[in-house]
Amino acid sequence: MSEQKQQDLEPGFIFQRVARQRLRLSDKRLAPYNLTSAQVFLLNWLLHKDGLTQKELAQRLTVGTVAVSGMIDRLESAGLVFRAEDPNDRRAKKVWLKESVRTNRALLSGIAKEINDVSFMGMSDDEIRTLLGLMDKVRRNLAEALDADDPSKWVNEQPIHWVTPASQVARCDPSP
Amino acid sequence: MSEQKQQDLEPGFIFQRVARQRLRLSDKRLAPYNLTSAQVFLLNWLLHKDGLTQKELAQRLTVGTVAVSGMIDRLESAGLVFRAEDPNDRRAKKVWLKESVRTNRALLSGIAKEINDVSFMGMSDDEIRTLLGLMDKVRRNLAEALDADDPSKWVNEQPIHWVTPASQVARCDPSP
DNA sequence: GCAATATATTACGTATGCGAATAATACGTG
DNA sequence: CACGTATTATTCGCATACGTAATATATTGC
Repeated sequence: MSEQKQQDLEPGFIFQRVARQRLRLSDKRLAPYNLTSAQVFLLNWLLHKDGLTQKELAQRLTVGTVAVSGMIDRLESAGLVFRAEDPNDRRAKKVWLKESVRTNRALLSGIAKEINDVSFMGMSDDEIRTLLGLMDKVRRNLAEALDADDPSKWVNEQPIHWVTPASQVARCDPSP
Repeated sequence: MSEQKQQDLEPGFIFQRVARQRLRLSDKRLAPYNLTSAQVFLLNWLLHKDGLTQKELAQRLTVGTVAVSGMIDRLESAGLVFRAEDPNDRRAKKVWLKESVRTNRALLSGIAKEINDVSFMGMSDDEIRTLLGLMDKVRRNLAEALDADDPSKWVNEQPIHWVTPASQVARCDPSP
């Protein structure tokens, strides 16, 4: 009887709301720097591995090449990245970070940390670990399901580890 | 040492990816019915409580009234809802479901169930309960943080319980 | 060399969301 | 009761994100 309460949780509602409110917070914090969350996601991948082609970026972001093209346009105008021809494939263009992004990396990671701190407030390290583990299982389930639906394979790789959740200290910096 | 792995999970990445891929799956399933996920979220609230004003819908969806106006426009053109003046407040308009939505409720809830089944594949009921409980904690944390930032209060209420996660049977239907 | 493929881009459309301004109505306070 | 303020919805303009289709260019397989 008292167990019923837990079942009132509606997965779709909760997942969407969490993601949305995190985006809201991010966008609010990023606005002074004229950045959007979507742009930071992309920069994030480049910090992980610079010089990806737009196609590779599209796979990692799980969006189409057209969307990436537009995003790169905006980031390039903002002076945050630049395109350069791929020497091995003259169809492709590789996208590189400009130095300013790397310089301000701590700023981005600080915002990410703030949002994680807010998200996980009042939760133990164990709970956070459990939550992220289960969420990652869900992520992999969905990736698999969409793989089956959609032949254009996503990249099943994880981006840079911006922020160590809560007080877990190990700063595992992939140092791109 | 072997514990390190768990820490590679990047919260922002996982939360966004899960929400996004669920939307992707939903939109794919809803496309034949000319519906989008965002529209179903709105219909969902109306199934929970019909005749909300647009302002009330905006609070529940945590979007602005302008966005709701547009969504209602589209839903009204599609013949799924209609506006009626609020007898108590002639500024306001209440939004009501047309019968067709209620008739096809099972269809919507079936799609939701499918997506939840995919999401939670291979997970025990306990794990699902734990996950949703922790995610709801995160949701409440974020709601609180955004409340502080933003004076336009969101509604801290949950929508209809579309689908019982996994094999948890108790069908707690709010019966709107 | 030529057909099929792959990469990026352009043009165009849709959905969503925001801010500012406007119109109509309600409310509260003197 | 009247007048200023607040609220509800709408319209307009703008930006982002994402998609399809068509195109240009380059690569690869045969």
